[in-house]
Amino acid sequence: MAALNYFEYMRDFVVEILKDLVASGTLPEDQDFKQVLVEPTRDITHGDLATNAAMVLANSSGLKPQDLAGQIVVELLKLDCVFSAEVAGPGFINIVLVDNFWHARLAEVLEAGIAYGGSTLGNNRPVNIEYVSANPTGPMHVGHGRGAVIGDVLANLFAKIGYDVTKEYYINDAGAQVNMLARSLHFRYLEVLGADVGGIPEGLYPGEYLVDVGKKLVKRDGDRWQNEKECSWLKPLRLFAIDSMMSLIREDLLALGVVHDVFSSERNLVESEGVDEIMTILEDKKLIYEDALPPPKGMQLDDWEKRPQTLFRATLFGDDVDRPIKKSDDTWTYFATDMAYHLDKFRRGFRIMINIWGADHGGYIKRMQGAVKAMTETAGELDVQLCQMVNLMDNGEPVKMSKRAGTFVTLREVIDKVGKDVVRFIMLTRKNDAQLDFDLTKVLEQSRDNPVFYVQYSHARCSSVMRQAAEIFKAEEISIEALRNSDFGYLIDPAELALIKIMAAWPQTLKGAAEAREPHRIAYYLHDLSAAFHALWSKGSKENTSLRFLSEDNLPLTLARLALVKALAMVIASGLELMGIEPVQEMR
RNA sequence: GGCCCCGUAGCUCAGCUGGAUAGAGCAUCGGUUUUCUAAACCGAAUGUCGCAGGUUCGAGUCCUGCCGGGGUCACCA
Repeated sequence: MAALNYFEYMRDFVVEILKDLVASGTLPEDQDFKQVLVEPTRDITHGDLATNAAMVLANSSGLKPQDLAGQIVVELLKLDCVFSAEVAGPGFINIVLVDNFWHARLAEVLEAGIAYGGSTLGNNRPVNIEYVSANPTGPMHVGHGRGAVIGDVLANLFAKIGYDVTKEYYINDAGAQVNMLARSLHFRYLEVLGADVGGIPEGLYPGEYLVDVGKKLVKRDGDRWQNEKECSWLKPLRLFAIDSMMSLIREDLLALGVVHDVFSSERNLVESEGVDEIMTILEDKKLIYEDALPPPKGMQLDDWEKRPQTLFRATLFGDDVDRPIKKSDDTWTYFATDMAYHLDKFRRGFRIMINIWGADHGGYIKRMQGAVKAMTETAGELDVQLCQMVNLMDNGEPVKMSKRAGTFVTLREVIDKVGKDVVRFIMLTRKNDAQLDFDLTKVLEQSRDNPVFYVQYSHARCSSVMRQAAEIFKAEEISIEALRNSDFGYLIDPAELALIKIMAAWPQTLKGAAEAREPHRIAYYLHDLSAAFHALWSKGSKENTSLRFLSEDNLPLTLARLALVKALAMVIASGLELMGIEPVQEMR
């Protein structure tokens, strides 16, 4: 059973009331209630919920917003779940719900456990989320890690609200760069065999990581490529290098807890003539022509040459210029193969496609969306989420990185240093289109300003209470089943209810985060939830010892509070699971 | 020069698709521990939401134009 989204629940009541007002002639016919919202109040002193219904509809009814609001309030007060409702400000209606209502939400949490907040909103519709897709030419850097986490958590989000999610990685294993990789490997290979190659030439990949690959190649093939011409070794070395890089990347992703469902190969597409087919389709639609592009306006390009190219009419779909799909050597551009790739996704049944790209690819969004529109007759929707740079810091100082100087810090090194869970959490502490500072020292600090610690600490405190409870009660007395049947009527302190209210907002938090494609909201939600719990904890520990979770002289009360603590642990665990993070039982 | 992103407290950032008196953390000042983890909590102080217009009952949020920072701009992927 899906948990109650109480905003929608209350909105239904409000709309019912409005319909009655239409029926009674207070409101004119043909009302559009789309703009009527039931939202959380920004200020808790205003109540639990607020609706703008009166303000939205006052104009058409000829009533003053406050007067219309007054009539709605009368009806709202008849509802069992409404404790109070009053007109405020320009015509808002502030609503406070009865404690009972919140207690019922607590029961829902305990019933659903870690699955709480999940739903079937997605109706099992297929969603394809493509992320990471790092070029197989070397190890991943920290920026790739950010895209990996954002994509992964977004995938979890969509799965949680009932979509059929496919997590996909596109391997750029065609084109010039993988030939460069093969040549770079050949140098390393010769080195391993004892030749003095005098360093890796400019333009090739100088990274040390290819030395190991060279060794493995010697182990497999001996010296058979040593004196061969490039045309004979290029293809086998390219394959060997790509395979090696991809297994390296997959190992690193696994270390980050990221596992893709599908790996698609660009080379496969090209070789299976999927790209040629695109040409046919687009030519039929008269979207392909030959011409030379004008140079970009206002830019100094001394070496600009007029060059006739095969172009796609991207401007018809909102792009700024038409885009080339063939290079002068007659091979496909990246754009052309990417079009074929997205048509392939569409044909596999995906109407919703989400790509996570680095911000440096921002200029490709319009043309790719245009291409998808053109190929799918607008039936396919491509959404691209850009993620900004990660600035690696150490104790407040930027970490200087240079590939050439060998001071390049890889994603794997960061994971090994601070742990996968910390990396995953920190990557979600900013919205994805803002730059992110990742401080290797600060993320391990145990203090309030480290959100990873702060959230984990609240979960650990829950565990601590349950451990203490096990000293007082028999196991079956504090089973989840038993806690569910405890008397929630004991939970009446504002701090306790505040905690339940935040828990009850989990379902709509999930929905909102998925729809806005903003996984960072999960991290912020967990932080807020933890803050409410730490506050309650401290309130009980000194201000008012009667608020302590465990009081041996009132066991029914204690059971109700244990139910609250247990439920909280479940919601935190639910959120952390979504983020791919293991909740801790104690801090050390 | 074109396009995209960003500009919110001294610093780092939220702001839930247009709601009420714009919020957290850090830093500053003051307080809380015989008792479930003080690795925490409570309180005080902090604003021209880059600037100027516009849209409307209502704008940090939407539209236009500027200013500042970053990214990107044909035969790389």
